[in-house]
Amino acid sequence: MDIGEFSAMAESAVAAREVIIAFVHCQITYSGRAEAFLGRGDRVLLIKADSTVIIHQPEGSNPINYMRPGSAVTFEKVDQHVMMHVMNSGDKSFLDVEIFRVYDVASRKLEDGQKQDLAGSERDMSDHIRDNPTLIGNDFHPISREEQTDVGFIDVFGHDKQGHFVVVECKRITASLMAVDQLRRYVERVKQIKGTQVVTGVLAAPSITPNARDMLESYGFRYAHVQPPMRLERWHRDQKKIFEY
Amino acid sequence: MDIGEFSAMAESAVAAREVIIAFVHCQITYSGRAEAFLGRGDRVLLIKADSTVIIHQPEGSNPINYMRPGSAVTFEKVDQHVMMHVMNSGDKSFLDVEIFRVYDVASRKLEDGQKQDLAGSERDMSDHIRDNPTLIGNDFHPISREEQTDVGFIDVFGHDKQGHFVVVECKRITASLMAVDQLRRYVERVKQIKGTQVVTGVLAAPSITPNARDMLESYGFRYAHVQPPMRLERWHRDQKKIFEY
DNA sequence: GCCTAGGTCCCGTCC
DNA sequence: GGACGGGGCCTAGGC
Repeated sequence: MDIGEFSAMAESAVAAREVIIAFVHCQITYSGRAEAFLGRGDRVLLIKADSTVIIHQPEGSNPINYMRPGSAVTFEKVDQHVMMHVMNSGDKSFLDVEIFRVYDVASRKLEDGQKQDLAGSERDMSDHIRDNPTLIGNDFHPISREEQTDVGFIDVFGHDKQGHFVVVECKRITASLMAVDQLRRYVERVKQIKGTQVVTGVLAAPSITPNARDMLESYGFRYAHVQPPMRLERWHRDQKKIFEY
Repeated sequence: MDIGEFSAMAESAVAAREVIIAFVHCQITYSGRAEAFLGRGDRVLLIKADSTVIIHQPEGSNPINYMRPGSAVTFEKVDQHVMMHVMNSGDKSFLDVEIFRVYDVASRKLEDGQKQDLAGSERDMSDHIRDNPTLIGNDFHPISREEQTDVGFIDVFGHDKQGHFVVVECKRITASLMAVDQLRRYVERVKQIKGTQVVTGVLAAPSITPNARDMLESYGFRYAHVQPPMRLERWHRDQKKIFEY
């Protein structure tokens, strides 16, 4: 596609809050929360309705460059190529994309009001524990969930038969040193607030790293093996056989 | 575009390791590390050369759905629409994208061997401190950087005039409670390893949250105001005036 | 392979 | 608006 034609088309598409996708040959400079330069290559350019700009290389999950929503996108024709300037006054950053060739491009007004329905988060796990307290222990009695303190929020807070407080930190995946740090921070704060030295710390997760387990036990805390509530039956039912061939 | 045509084209593009971009009207189901459903709407579909699949809604920085590199991508024609199946045997996840309409599509072999050159990371900051130790204190003497321990790695490790050990944790942005947790973990480990109770903890960052500062001081640690090494002069020189209008 | 932590993290939520 | 922590986090680096 002619580079001047692209410039005009992109400019009006941005103004109309259309989404733009393109294959381009370009070179990129970023300055803001860091500084970056990427030499010439073929990439995917995506400009969204809210002026989010995303650039992908041909491989990998993450964009190689991006600008956050609400940026100012302008195009400048220079010789035989187009310079796309993206500026964000909020975080004082800018992205310059020097576009040498446009292989393919499309722009369109996209309509999508849907929100994703997602299950299996850590919040679901703390719900699950509140509703099934024996997962933590036979005498665990939940009092609150997502309890706010000035040092962060406690996933599940409760007490045992003797009335001693219990702090539960949940991780939906393998618990690490950082999870133990969090648990320790909450337990210490509860001790201060409640004026007691007897507070139980429980780390609930499907697994835990060896170092985290050592550290956990050195603080006198306990690990509870808990699976996050997910419905993987469908995978096992529908897909397992496929991979067995 | 005709939906059957799309199916055939996409299938051969995937086989040829081409990159595909498209505007589609679709509905999405995901099952794997979580479970998710997204009703019908217009989205951007991106399939990369390594079979990474990324789907964007018209707004926001992050993809609403994705599958990691190395997935198996297949297309199935069902009535008047196409079902795209993406399966990843590594993490036992799958993504089903039911495509009802294809507004625009392009596929192409993209060539890009470039790697990004990036400055301003936390690693650059610890380099900067090692080379300018007075940023931490007048009598700070660095010994090592990115020192590995069994409880994580210490950004900058050194000693003072009296030979007491100093542990420095760097953050390129506002330091939070988690940064204090890390610092405390490293200081405690150094005390154990070196068999001393006199270890100084320093949190180096451009700013720190009030709660983090309280917690830091309660452990007897110190905050050092350090800017991450970035070259923002260009921003201030080139862009500042524009926003002043 | 696991473990650890950074990220131009982004994002929601609650104060 | 700041603070805090989750994320289907992803990715890099060390062991």
